[in-house]
Amino acid sequence: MFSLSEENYLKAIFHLEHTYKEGVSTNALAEEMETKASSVTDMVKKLSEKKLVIYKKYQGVKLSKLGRDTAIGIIRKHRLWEVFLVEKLNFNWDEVHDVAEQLEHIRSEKLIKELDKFLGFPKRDPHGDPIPDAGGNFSVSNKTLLADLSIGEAGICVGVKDSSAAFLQFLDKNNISLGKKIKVLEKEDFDKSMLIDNQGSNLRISSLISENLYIKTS
Amino acid sequence: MFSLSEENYLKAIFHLEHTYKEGVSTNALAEEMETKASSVTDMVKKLSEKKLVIYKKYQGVKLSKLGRDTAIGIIRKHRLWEVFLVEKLNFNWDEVHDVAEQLEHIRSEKLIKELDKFLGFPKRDPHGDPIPDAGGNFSVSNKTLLADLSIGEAGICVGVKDSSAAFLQFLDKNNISLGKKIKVLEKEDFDKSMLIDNQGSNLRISSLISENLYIKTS
DNA sequence: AAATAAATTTAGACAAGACTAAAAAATGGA
DNA sequence: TCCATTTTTTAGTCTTGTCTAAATTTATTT
Repeated sequence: MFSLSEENYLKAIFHLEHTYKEGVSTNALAEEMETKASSVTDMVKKLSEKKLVIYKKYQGVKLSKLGRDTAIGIIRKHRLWEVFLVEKLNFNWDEVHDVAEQLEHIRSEKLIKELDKFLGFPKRDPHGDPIPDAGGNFSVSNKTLLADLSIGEAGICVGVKDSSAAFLQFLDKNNISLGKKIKVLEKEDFDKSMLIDNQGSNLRISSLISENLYIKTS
Repeated sequence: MFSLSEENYLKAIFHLEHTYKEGVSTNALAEEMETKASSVTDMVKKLSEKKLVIYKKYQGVKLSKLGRDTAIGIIRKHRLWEVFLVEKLNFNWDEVHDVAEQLEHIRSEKLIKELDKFLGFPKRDPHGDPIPDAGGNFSVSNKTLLADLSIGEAGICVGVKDSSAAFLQFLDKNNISLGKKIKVLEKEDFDKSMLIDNQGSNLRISSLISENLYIKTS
């Protein structure tokens, strides 16, 4: 249907639309894709001709219905494969990204339908991100950043914003993982660090950590 | 490491080397790759520069050690994925080829090592073809074509030579599958057809069938 | 409202991998 | 052996996706 490159651009635009709601800028997309702005312009023109994006010169780019549906399909595949790698093939959550990045482009309706069934129709990937269902619907959940909790508040760790291997390994090292309960003991105004209770042990974490960890408080 | 195209050429050369032991001709490779002879010449030059094949103009092409090892690695991945699709994802043996053709190019040592383990280190794919182990060794087995059996001989069906969907579906329709016992009842010299006993029921098959079904007689 | 700076697009080039048409080498029959 | 046919290679072109450098548009500053 669409080329590997086109699919990767659609996915990148989808992710950037959360930040750039008025339209994703060429430079932002270039940075995300690790390429040059001129290359982005070329590709965006092509995506526009294929009705995958809405594009007007100098105005940034937005996904069309078709583009969004395609992007969601790729994200669905990516996240299902991540579950497979962790649940079935003993991958750690910091090892799955690059492989899933390849697997997400495999074209087969039946494959993804059966994989979903094989995995028991999972709702979230190993990083806590929601997996769109076959119709493209995400399960939404009320999650907040750990950084936004007040002193004394507690909640369950449900996801990560940054899913880089470095961050995930840091979490592993400090025994923080999805499903665990965290309570805010102190907050330091000066550097935004906080002291938390994680499974009974106290841990001081920087704002870089608290701003990348999602908590469900309800 | 190598491009998708390069990997596909290596695989094609590997398969053709069984027939063209003195060197795979440009035209044979073009037909296998469904491309033009001139494109083959271009690619073969590139593979030669990368030390993947031995090539002398007008002399055909052979795999080098590196080329053969690479090809075997791809075949290993292809066949392991086929087992996965059939054993875990409810694919029929006539549905796996195109998907495995895509999956075989996924790059990840860990993925294939863990997949192999997950599947219980299978020795054969769903068509009866041997799966090379991590060291690239095939398990060899003494199999003969059904066409070469004499009247009265019997054996176990262990593989197919032609693994096209059409042939596999024909076998399904006639209740022939790997592991089943077949006995030759009659052979017709004129058209090389034969009458066989398959699981108690008699079946007349053309030479096109008997020459594409492998039997173990030992 | 200029003038400068930043962002974006255009123009032209390149590599990979394919194609067509034409040239060159190998093969096989008389 | 020589000619005709087949096979293979070469030459030149095309598409995709990228790049650099230059031009253009938008944004910012004074």
